[in-house]
Amino acid sequence: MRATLGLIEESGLDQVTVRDAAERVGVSSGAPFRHFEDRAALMAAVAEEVQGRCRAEIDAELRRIRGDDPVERFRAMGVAYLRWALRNPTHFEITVTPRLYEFEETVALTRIRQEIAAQARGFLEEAQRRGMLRNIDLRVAFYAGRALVYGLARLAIDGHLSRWGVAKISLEVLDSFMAGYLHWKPGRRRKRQRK
Amino acid sequence: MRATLGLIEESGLDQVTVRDAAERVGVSSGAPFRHFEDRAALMAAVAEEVQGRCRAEIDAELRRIRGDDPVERFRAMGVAYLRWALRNPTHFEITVTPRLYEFEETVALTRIRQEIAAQARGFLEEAQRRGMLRNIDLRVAFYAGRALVYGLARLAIDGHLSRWGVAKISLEVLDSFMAGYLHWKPGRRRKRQRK
DNA sequence: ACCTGAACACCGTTCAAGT
DNA sequence: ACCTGAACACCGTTCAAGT
Repeated sequence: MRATLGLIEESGLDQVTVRDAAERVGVSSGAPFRHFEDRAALMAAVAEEVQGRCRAEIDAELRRIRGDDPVERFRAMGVAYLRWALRNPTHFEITVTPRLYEFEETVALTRIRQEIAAQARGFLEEAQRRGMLRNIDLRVAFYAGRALVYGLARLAIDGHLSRWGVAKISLEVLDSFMAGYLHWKPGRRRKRQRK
Repeated sequence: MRATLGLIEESGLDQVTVRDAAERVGVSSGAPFRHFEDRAALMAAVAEEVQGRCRAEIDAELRRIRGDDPVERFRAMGVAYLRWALRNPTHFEITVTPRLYEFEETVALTRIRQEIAAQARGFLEEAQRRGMLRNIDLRVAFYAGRALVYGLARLAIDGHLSRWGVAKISLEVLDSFMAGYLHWKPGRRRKRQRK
């Protein structure tokens, strides 16, 4: 798995070969199939590992937030997810690309992903309960946010944007969405002076 | 090309094989390479054809609009693009997936795509000139709309949504974005208020 | 318990030879 | 001008045989 992940990072998802991974570990071409049913299973295992890291980065970002503004937390999840995806394009790709393995068969991976989605949605629901959102269909709003972040990551990773400044403008777009669509105003608490 | 496109529609992008396509045309496995430099070139050619159809659907949708509301036109482009992508997932996929061929080398394809983007952006600019938009950074707003539509299509096509009702809710999200983010009101055709 | 290494089916791709 | 069909390199995958 480590070898596979290394190869993916170095050469991209499309170039990686079970044989190469085996060779990197110094083992024969058939050996991996004693540990993984097939190539898809290997990919799924790597994807799960990597999705776990994504989860960890989101958690880290959430931990940095003081106060209890659920919309701020919602935003933080988007920021962390987006940053993670842009910094680790191949990692993002392996977790979301269906051709590599069957989503339905990777229970753990799917669970992590659903937890992340549920958590983000939970923040939005809490915000609504507290009357912090404009009058809005929550299902639609959540979907919009999700599509926006996913689209930003995908546009960059699919190579539809000039490589420079993508991260910066992506975060700008996210904040523009937070302000313009959700009507969220950042509290003064999170302003930290920096020099 | 026709055979390739047929196979893609039937079995998906990942299953299609130059050999299969050749067989379908009743020709030997090496024959296609007399017409296309390699598999990538064949894919690029199919992608170009398909991107042209997308363009045509957008044009058709634009033609149905009366009046001259540029924001309505902007929306129509999004609607047409989204509908096209959701109805022809494999077509969408082949036009946007970088692993299949080099974007840089498919000049015609890239041009169509850029024209579409430029046209959409043009509508937004016109709207801004006419004072139909709230105070907004156009670059960011356009990027947001693009990411949203792309994200909606991608989420569905990558299989991250339950298959049912995807089209409906996607269009809801788009309209929610038009109203909630751009502050666009569908309004009557011959409205002209401007204060 | 784990690996080897030959084998198989399948691909993309090439190319001398055919029509 | 276009195609054939054998060949090559490369894959994923299997499996009898080894340690």
